Amino acid sequence: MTPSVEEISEHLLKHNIKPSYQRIKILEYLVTKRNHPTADEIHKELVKEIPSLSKTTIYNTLKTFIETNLARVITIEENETRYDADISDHGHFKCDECGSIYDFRVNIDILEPDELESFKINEKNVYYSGICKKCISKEEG
Amino acid sequence: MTPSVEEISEHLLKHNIKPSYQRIKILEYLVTKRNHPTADEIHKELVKEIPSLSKTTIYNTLKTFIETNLARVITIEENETRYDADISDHGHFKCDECGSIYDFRVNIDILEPDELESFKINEKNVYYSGICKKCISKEEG
DNA sequence: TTGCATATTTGTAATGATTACATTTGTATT
DNA sequence: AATACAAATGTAATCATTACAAATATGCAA
Repeated sequence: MTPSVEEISEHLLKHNIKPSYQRIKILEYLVTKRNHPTADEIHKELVKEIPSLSKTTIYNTLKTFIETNLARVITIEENETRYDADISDHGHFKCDECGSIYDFRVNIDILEPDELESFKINEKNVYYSGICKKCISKEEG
Repeated sequence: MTPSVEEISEHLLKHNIKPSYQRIKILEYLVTKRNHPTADEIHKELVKEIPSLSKTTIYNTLKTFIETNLARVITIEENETRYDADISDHGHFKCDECGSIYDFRVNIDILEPDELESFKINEKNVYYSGICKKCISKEEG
């Protein structure tokens, strides 16, 4: 669950990315936190450890990760691009109350829409929104 | 398929929105074009007919439409909020080649993720991306 | 090791979508 | 017509993202 720096480095190398200090830290953040952060949230956290860390580096690195399929973009909400190092098919739920984003397992392949028969599908995203369990019990309690 | 101004007005009134000239035009655009436009695209088109039309009005009106469930937001791509007057459950496919967005019918309800059992789900979105039929045949031809 | 070429990071400035807000215009009612 | 209220407009501010040039680090050849 919490991979070592060596494992993170190998993960990068497998995708033909040189494991620089910044890249390791950013991927480590994504993989261990699993919190679907924005670029700004990553920066705010990592700049504590790497004071020189620039926001441009965050954006550059994330772009590299997306291109090499190390991470994917979550655009569940307008005005905030979020990132996820979990590449497997899964859905995202955003709570309109507290803003939390939850992962949920879902078998997207059973959908098979007829109208896309001759289309080449590269990516599938399922986004739900509403009120999460925690916020519901808070309102009731 | 192409509703009259009267029908558009009624549609607005049913949702408790006063049918001003601008609102009628913006809703008419969404309903007849069905092209999932950005706020800017709507403005660019309608300003030809209404030279005084302000972008703020576009944003205000779209916000009103969203709040009253006359339209919904499509956030299939980062950096572009798009709008859709079709409220029914359906998926969206974005072609990475030509940028077109296609609607497709899909029975989202069969997914029923266990992990969201105690969650209140208000909205469900299914976004696919890849290469559309047209672009595939273009590449082959 | 030194020097050179290249890749990566950094900082600043620009861009572009969206929002805030104050002003103006339009509409309805008395 | 006078007033009150709603809607539309224009300008300025905000904020995420990108562009770009300069600085730094890395790898490799001599």
